[in-house]
Amino acid sequence: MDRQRTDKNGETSAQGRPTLKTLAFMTGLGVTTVSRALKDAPEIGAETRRRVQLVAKQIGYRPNRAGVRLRTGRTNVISLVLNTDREIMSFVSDIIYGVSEVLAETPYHLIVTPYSRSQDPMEPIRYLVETGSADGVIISRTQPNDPRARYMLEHGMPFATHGRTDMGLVHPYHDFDNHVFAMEAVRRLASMGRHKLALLSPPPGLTYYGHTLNGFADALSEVGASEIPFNTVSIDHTIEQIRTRTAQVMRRENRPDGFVSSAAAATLAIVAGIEDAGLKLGRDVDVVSKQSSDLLHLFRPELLVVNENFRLAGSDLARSVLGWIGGAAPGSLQRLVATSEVQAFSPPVSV
Amino acid sequence: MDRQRTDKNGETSAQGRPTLKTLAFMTGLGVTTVSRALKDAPEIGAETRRRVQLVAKQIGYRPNRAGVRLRTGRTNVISLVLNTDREIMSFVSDIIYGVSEVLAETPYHLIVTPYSRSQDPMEPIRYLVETGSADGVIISRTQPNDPRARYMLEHGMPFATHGRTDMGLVHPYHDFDNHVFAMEAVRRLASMGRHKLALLSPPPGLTYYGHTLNGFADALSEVGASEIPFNTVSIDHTIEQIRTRTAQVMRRENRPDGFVSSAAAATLAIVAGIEDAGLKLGRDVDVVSKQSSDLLHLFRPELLVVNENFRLAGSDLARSVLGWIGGAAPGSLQRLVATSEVQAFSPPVSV
DNA sequence: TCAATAAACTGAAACGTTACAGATTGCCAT
DNA sequence: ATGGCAATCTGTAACGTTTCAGTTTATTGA
Repeated sequence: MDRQRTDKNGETSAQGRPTLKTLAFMTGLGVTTVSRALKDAPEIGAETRRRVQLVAKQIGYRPNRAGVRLRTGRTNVISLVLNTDREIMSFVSDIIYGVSEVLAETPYHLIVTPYSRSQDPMEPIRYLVETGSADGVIISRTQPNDPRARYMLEHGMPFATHGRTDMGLVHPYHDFDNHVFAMEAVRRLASMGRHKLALLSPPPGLTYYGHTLNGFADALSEVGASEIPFNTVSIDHTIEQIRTRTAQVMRRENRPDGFVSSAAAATLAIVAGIEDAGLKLGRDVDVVSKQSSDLLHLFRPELLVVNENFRLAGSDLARSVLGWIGGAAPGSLQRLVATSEVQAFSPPVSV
Repeated sequence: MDRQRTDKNGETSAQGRPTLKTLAFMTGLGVTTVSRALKDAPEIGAETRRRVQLVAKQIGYRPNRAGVRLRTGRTNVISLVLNTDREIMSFVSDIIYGVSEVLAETPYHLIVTPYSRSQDPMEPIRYLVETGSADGVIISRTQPNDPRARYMLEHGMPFATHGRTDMGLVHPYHDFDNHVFAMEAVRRLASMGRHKLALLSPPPGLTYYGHTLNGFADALSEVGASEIPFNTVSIDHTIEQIRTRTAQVMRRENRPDGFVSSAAAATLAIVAGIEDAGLKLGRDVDVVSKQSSDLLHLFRPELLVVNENFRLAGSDLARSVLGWIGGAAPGSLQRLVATSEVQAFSPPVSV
């Protein structure tokens, strides 16, 4: 009846970190039983389960990730794929914070997989899928016909996109409603008597470029305003490029009296360009801009802003990927967030 | 003489991804030989080595990370530990980009380990060390007497700090010379006739708080200027807090005529506060600020700036950790980067 | 009483890798 | 010839986990 217990790890448990073997030795059970007791497997006695879990908690048992991963193929890793030279900064940290926030309460780790201008955007995706380095992936800079999404769908890799695709395939996404943003922006400008409007758009190629353009065009015709072409630059251009281009346009006789800008950093450049041309914000021209943190009103109180919350995007994307991994229907993990109202600066109460 | 070759994986190699067994089957060698041939082990024939490596390249063999990790304990992971609610945004993305840049050419992955206001900063460190989830760690918000550095040193976990410690322990770091920054800033202001200076400092507790304060004080006495106390706020305070505090101070009769600011976002708040008080930048007061991207001159051309390169910090920190892991002496992996000159706005050539 | 069944537990194998401790061969000096 | 010795190669075990296929014990039904 007495069992031989000479498990190497059981005896030497003091030095290394505890494993299932350690727990098995301490409880007098087999490692199989311990393993099953820790997850709430059906065929384990209620008392045994409690006992094992108690001991595990006491000695601070943590499953070895490599062991689990090797055996099951599950990595407990979510990868955030980032373009290292194009992504605008404030985006990234907020998204990471949002993702982290969600993953913190799970066994998942977040790994950042970069790719640079020089590389094919597919490369990191292929790497992740081929090596099975992650259980789920989050991508941004989503395109209407996105080869990355198609590839992951084909290969059964759960993922979520920041921004929608448009290829008839269903997958989780989080998107800001840029159609509504552009419409609201134009309406606001029109209500202020601005009727010759220019749009600083997202980079062509990304899905929300189209959304923004359509919203802009729809609202233009709704309010009877006209567009001043400004499509030789996008928010992916440098500050200097946007600035000089803005100054050029503002020196024409048929210059815009209103701008819609899809990014805060770009808005700084637009304003600088306006002022380079000797014009004044709020008098000669108004600007509506998206921003992700509340800084533009400090820059120029005349600016009109719409807030986009990237931290929310991050946590939403993380939850979606986890949901898909957990078996939820990808179609149920899609979210289009409404834009907030266009906000004008309201001075602090006690000035 | 003929060998039995019924390796399961050898035969079924078509479906899964290739392993050492697959390679062994294809080359007719043993898995040990293949393993050693892939790293450049000494006792493998030159031709065999070449043959194995050729086949491996051809079929796209990639070592299974879980296998390596389980066997060797090496994770091939570097962890960047981040405070999720305090870190100022642009920092984070730049550092991540810098780190990624370096790790991209190595087998290392970058994992982001967050901790939030509510948590003990030691918690993520303990987690990483106890679970052996990373081969190296990068931390920021470094303190003169930093328990995290001490703990990792005690437990043999290679790491690098963004900012120095001051407890007589030697470890890799990357730091910006904030002493020199503060001195140069004060000198510049003095040279413009500003002699009543206020400092918006880093948060007390962090090492570079001391560096900045000392540099500020040293230069004050050097140029014979005096300090207007401004230490009820730091760059960790909110924009609104800094703004209102600045406005208060600027309404006093003995108000500062110059500011030194340790962060760009905070500088926006200072300028707003100055203007709230009805004063004008460049006329009534000048401000020297650090910035990590070239935006402040757009905000107000009168601002004086010093650039700090966080991308460089990131790549430097990554290289240091890898160096330590690779056996280099930690003392040889320390870098204090000189501040660039204080820069005034120079208008674009063709305006 | 005995088989059948359920409940609770268990050992062994496998995931892919590396390290240990041999094997096998050819070649040289004796 | 033969012992010795490099130079190459090899099988086995182990890392920690989960799964498969049992095994043991107690309980039930007749």
